[in-house]
Amino acid sequence: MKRIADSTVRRLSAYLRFLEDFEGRGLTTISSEELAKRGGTTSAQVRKDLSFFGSFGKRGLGYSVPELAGRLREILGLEREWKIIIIGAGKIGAALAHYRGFRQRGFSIIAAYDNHADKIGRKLEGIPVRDIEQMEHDVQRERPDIAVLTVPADEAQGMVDRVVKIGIKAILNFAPAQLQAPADVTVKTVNMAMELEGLSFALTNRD
Amino acid sequence: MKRIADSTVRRLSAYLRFLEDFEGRGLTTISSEELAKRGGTTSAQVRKDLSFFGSFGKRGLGYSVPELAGRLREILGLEREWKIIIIGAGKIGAALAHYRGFRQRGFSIIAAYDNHADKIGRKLEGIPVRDIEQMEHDVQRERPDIAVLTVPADEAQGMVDRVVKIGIKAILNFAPAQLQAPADVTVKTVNMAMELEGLSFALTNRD
DNA sequence: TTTAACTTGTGAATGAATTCACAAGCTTCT
DNA sequence: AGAAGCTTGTGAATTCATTCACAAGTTAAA
Repeated sequence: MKRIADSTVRRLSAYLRFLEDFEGRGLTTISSEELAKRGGTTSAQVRKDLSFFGSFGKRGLGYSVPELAGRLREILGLEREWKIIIIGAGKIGAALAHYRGFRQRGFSIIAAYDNHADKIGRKLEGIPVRDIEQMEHDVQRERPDIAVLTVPADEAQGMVDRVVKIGIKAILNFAPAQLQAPADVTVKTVNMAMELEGLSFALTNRD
Repeated sequence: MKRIADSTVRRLSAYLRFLEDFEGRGLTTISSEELAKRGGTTSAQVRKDLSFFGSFGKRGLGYSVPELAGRLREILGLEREWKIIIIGAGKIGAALAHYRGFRQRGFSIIAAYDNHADKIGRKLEGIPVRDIEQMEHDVQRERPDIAVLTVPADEAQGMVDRVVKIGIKAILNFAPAQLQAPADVTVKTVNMAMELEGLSFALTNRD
């Protein structure tokens, strides 16, 4: 398959959200133009994005809302459940555990891991917090798909190495660090300091 | 000034982090090649990024670490303090209030706002939680620069409208919603569901 | 002083993403 | 059945971002 740009995938994800909204309101068809308006893009962009995966619309009419939503879920791999482990049961880990959007979309948090004795054995929003040393063992049985890293920056690379070793192929990283991983492992980093600095830049360099 | 791509600003931000690390270790010069290796990019990219703002290096030698760090801070607008208000004192708001990286970089959280009586009047990591209805009044006096939105998706647009009205020009949004704002207001959205769906896509569409 | 070894800064070339523009298909109305 | 009105899907054109490649500047050593 042709390589799909990251920006395209993000838009598909946004389109799906709008479609679900439309679906909830009982609408049955939608045009690329309407979808574009909601997503802050252009109708040509919407059609081009979808064209990488097939032709889902009807000329003159638009797209069937439930059908297109289904196709997008299929494309994005949301028809199955993905198992997540959270590594680092600090404040961010807790906020994520609490975030209800995950389960809604088929992401199921099965456990959190930490290395602080005072956290191990407790629960985080109903999710068990376990000893990080136990992780390699648990993985045999539970086979998580995605690791979410909420550890300090200086521990992040070490944790990446550990989760890569046990076969995890997708990592969502919240540590402000540039991480190295093999090509077959996808790493996405969310860096709040970087976002804020982007705002600082925008505020500073206005015309 | 020529329009600078978002991707460029993000890299500048990353370079600065590495430079501060180098600075801490007492190194005085660095080449574009070394900077590139740390940032997962190429030396040509580093030089091109910097060239938008001037020529800061010495041929044959590289860049002075403290000088380049200073220049980047200047470019990114980090030489001054930016005042932040957090809107929504829930779990994400709490995690952000707790995050120490902000203050280190000159971002100072002055207050959080919420509409739940049981939160108003308390403190979040030392930051006062105030009634959202008080926001318009407080802003007169405190002049915050950046609003961080951690409210539910269906309240996000309304809050954007409110903070835009009181003159805030930069918004960091954590709600999974596409927001509309005037052109002179910069909005950055951090959407965890979208990131996870990107991972789901990657796991699903591997060769 | 000359040479060798580096490294920057930047036009030119390439590659990637977005936008344009229109033929082709579907629906509805007359 | 024909015409009018929409909207898709997609090559071509354009715009934007990255990479190449090299002249020019600097340092260090002989």
